[in-house]
Amino acid sequence: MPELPEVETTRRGLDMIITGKRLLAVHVHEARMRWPVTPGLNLILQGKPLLACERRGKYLLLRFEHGTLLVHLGMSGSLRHVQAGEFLRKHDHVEWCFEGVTVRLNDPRRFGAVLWHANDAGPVASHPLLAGLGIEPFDAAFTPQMLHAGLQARSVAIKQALLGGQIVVGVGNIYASESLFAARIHPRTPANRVSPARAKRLHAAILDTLEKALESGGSTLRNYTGTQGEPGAYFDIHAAVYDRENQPCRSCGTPIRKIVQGQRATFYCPKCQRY
DNA sequence: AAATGATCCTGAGAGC
DNA sequence: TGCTCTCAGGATCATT
Repeated sequence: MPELPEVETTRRGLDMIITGKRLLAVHVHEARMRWPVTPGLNLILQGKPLLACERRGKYLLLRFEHGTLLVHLGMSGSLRHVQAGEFLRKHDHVEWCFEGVTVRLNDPRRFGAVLWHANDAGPVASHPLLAGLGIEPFDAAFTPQMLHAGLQARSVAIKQALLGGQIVVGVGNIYASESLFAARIHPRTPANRVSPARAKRLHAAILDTLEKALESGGSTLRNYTGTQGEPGAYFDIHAAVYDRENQPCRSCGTPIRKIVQGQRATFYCPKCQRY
């Protein structure tokens, strides 16, 4: 499931190969995604150069002179570049043909999205899907103090507060568990009962977890420039707790526990992580 | 207003 | 071998 590091890696790969290039055609093979893919994309975008490839949360923002294309990978989506004339694979839903480079969105579960936002509709930051997002974790304005303040305003479990994305974006289900383990905070701790000192630890843990994942994305990044092009939706994550139920904690050996919070699996070490 | 639950979808894996 | 069943998850939306 693409989390922020995967999306950022994808963004960098795309940026290298298509930014500045002219879009020759867009082919929508399957419009039924999280929302219907914006109709008439080809007419909207044909012949336009891609000005920039940005990211907000897990949304990729492809900037054109007259608007922005929002692309979300959902939980099973991936973008890969293909050789001209390569056969369509199953679940290749949208295809962008740039000068010399073709990029395809493959998304088996179709939880992803491809939506056009014209400049006429206002700044893309005020798009309904982006307006409510929390701060970017790598933004210098994301401080321990800010994290603590955001947590103070909520009574839900810390795990769910992180996952919600209203405080800070990009901490998905895997990294929420991993960050809380690194910060030694029990996932069920009410958010508003996390002390400033622990919020500081959590802040550092979030950055550290995301940065490490981003580093390991290097191998995936290379695939965007190479000829093979096999991005793989998943990083090879050396998880401390995620998906390790009953396996020994890497720190103390205690069996890792799995619980469910808000219909989502959470993994933690009952000894290392405290309320 | 915040918190909770339902929902979209397909592939993987379990169980028979 | 092959069928059926359950589960997974990001994020929005409806409901409490």
